[in-house]
Order: sequence, then C-alpha cells, then structure tokens
Amino acid sequence: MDYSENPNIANPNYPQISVNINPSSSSKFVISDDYLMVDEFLGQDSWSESSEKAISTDIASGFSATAATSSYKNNNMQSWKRKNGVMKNKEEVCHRVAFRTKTELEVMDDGFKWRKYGKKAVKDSPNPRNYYKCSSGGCSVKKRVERDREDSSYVITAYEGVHNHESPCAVYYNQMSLMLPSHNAST
DNA sequence: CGACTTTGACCAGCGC
DNA sequence: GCGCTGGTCAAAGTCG
Repeated sequence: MDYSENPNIANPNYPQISVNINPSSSSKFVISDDYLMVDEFLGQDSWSESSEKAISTDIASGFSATAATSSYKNNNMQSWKRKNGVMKNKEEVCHRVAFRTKTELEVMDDGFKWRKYGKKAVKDSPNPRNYYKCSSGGCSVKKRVERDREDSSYVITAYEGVHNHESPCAVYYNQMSLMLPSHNAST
C-alpha cells in the first residue's frame, strides 16, 4: 500500500490507504478503515457495474466500506446530474463521488468544514437526505449524506466538486509535523 | 454576535 | 399541462 500521496495520513484519525482500484482506470481511490474516496472521477457513465465490482472486490478483505449501490447510482446520481446540469457529455471530467460506509455516525468527519443547507425526505426511504456545502469561502463543493434505504447501518455519502483549498485537518497536521522534527525522520 | 442548523417554500426536470 | 420528486433558498431559531 502506498501512503505517500495522502496528506491526511499524518492524522491518526484518518488511517487512509491509497490504492489503484482498477488498472484500466485512471481514477485514484483512497480507502480508510471506514470509508472510501475517489480523488477524481470521470463522467457519470463511467461508474459502471464493473467498476463498482472492482471497488468492492479490492476492499473486500478487511474493509467495511462498499461502493455506492447501483440503485443509488441510477436514481440519485442521475438526478443530481440532471438538476445541476454540470455534465455536458460523458467525456467531461466530473468530480463526483459516491460511496457507502458502515457507520453509526450521521455525518463522517472528512477533515473539511461543511455547512448544512438543506434536508429532504426521500421517496421510498425512511431516512432523510442532508445537503451540505463546504463552508470555506469560494469553495463550492457539495456533499449529500443519507442512510442506505436497504440497510440503515450504512451511510451513503456523495461529493460533487473539487475543493480549491487544503483540508483544514491536513494543514493542521502538516504544521504539527513540521513542529515535531523527530516525526519527520523517515527511518 | 457570528456561525451554524432547521424547515417550509420555491423552482426545475421528468414522466405520464 | 400537471403532479411528483429532488435540490436549493432563506428566514428564523439555536448555540458557543
């Protein structure tokens, strides 16, 4: 496993691991004990059953996170795409990520600061969906969080956009590591 | 007092 | 065109 490209690895609360899920894909996935992230994601249509299975297969051993369900992909992500009109065609780079995580927490701390701007009951789901925006000025990244309608022990999180700033958490721990020279020793 | 959450209203896309 | 649904807005309330 390669930890080198992940700034959050300095944070003991984020024991993340960088892996390439699918050799045929350029997307880089970052997996923690509790959740899975995709650094960059190509067009919505590339989120195929095969990529979903690839993710599930790669994280099957020892990780509780699984990729977004296909029902979520088809119903919700398509809706988001439609509403926001971000996608012009399937080739366009779309920084949109969805994943499912087994957790009792309502909102997972991903190191960024979010401001809640909406809550909506979802059809066919007993659990409401929450809408968040990155509270950092000038950053338009959005996040949606809802419990899995089929298994409420899972939380489905979807991100849209790319942060134009570093995670406050990463900045903090980078500074801390600079202040603690002994931790910089690579040996 | 500023930042954040809550919540009802509004708007737009889609299917019929 | 109409109703349904999801996403966003914004005013009011809450909290530190």
